[in-house]
Amino acid sequence: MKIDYTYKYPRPAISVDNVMLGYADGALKILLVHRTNEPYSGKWALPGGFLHEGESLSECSVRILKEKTGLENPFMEQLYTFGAPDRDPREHIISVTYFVLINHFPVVENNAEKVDQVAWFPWSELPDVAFDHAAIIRVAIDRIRAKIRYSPLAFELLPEKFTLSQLQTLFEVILHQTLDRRNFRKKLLSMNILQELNETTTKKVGKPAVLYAFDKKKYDTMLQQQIYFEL
Amino acid sequence: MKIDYTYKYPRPAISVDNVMLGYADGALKILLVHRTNEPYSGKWALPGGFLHEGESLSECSVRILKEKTGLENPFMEQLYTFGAPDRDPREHIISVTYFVLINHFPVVENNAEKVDQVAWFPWSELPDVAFDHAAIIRVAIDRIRAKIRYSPLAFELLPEKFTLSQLQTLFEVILHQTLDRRNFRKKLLSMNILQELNETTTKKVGKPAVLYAFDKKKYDTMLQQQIYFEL
DNA sequence: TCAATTTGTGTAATTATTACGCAAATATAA
DNA sequence: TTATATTTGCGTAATAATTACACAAATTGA
Repeated sequence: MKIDYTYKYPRPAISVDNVMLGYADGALKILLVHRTNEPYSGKWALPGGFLHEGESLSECSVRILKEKTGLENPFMEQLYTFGAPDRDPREHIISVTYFVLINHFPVVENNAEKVDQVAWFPWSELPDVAFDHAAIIRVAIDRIRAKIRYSPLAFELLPEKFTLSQLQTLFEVILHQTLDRRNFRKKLLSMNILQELNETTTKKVGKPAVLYAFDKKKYDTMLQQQIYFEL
Repeated sequence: MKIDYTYKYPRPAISVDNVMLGYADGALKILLVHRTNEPYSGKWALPGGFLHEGESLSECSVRILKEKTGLENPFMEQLYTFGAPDRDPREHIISVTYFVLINHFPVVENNAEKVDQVAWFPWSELPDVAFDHAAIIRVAIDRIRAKIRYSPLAFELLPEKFTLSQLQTLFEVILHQTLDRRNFRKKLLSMNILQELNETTTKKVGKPAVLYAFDKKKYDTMLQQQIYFEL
């Protein structure tokens, strides 16, 4: 049995699309889903879907992430809402978008429910994407590039334990500029938001590096004192 | 003749709500509309309305502003999208919100089409407002307070010609802190984004002040050189 | 044990920010 | 017309933040 829903005025559909960003192999990557349905069948697109009844926007985003990638408890923020009437060839669909930062990668592979093929693409080598998703991705990158300077987003992209060099490289990749190592370390350590662990990395080559963790408690204390993160 | 619109799945309605901010008499003010229909009849609310067919979100915002206040060519930016299923007692209505900054005030009075009563309220003395509009207003104020520090929003709130004291007072009101006059002037003038006019104010009392105008051309040049406004 | 690689550290020079007080121009009241 | 109240416009010294820059120590692999 099929029920239809009837309204006095036309209503656009509402979808939620997610820009999932991960950092691996020294590059920022974006997760895309391979479309097998029209429109844009065969193209890659952001993981998204339609809003369900009784669902809030953020609930919808979380559900979609779970369905498409198995990811739970992601760090996410609402990005922007796109509503040009012609952005979807089928009909007017308004897309509320979120960006999602993740720090561990295999999420994608081990999800039983997933049907569509998904893959990570380096942000500098994105394929041709469906709909206005290229514009959405650009807005996401701009937002993250700006925001990583004044809010602790970077730690969401790294594993829990990281070296200062890894942190610096991440900033360099996102900001697209090189930073002085000594000044970077001085600044980050003086902020007093990192917890020094007494562990070091074991690597193939070079002096082992001390591992650090982001200390959210210290960070919140800092915020209360109206001192803000700023690179 | 009445046509109905039918869909396979339920669709929330989509509205656009605007937080209009103006600066007058040394205070930031917000424009509210007095509701005469249910729900929340008798309460004040943000000027908003439903999205029309074929309309983009920003077009909708512009249309509503025109209808409710007569204002044209406003400075506006998308703020956030609110979508909790219970935010409207009637049904699920998603609200895409914009903030609008205006620098000349009588807009409100001389609009023939307007039906509802509208009024400006100082942001510190807002009445009890309908729906989740108090939350929306809070988000708008937080956003403006943050953004005025690193983008030239302030000039949208002042008349075209203004004195440095007026500009300073505006910052003081929004940031809720006092600023040193000499340092403020030094900083703003050193940015080289103001055009000094050879006019002065004529006031009741005190030394006349030189008028300045925001120089958008200089500002854009600055942006291109990757130098950013920052208070 | 030598070479290659990566980490970890200090200081001096430069630039930006802060703190602070007084004279000049005007309107108003005496 | 003179005195008073008010507001503008301006400079400097002290402090804090940012920048530029090089070498020794710890490790791996040859």
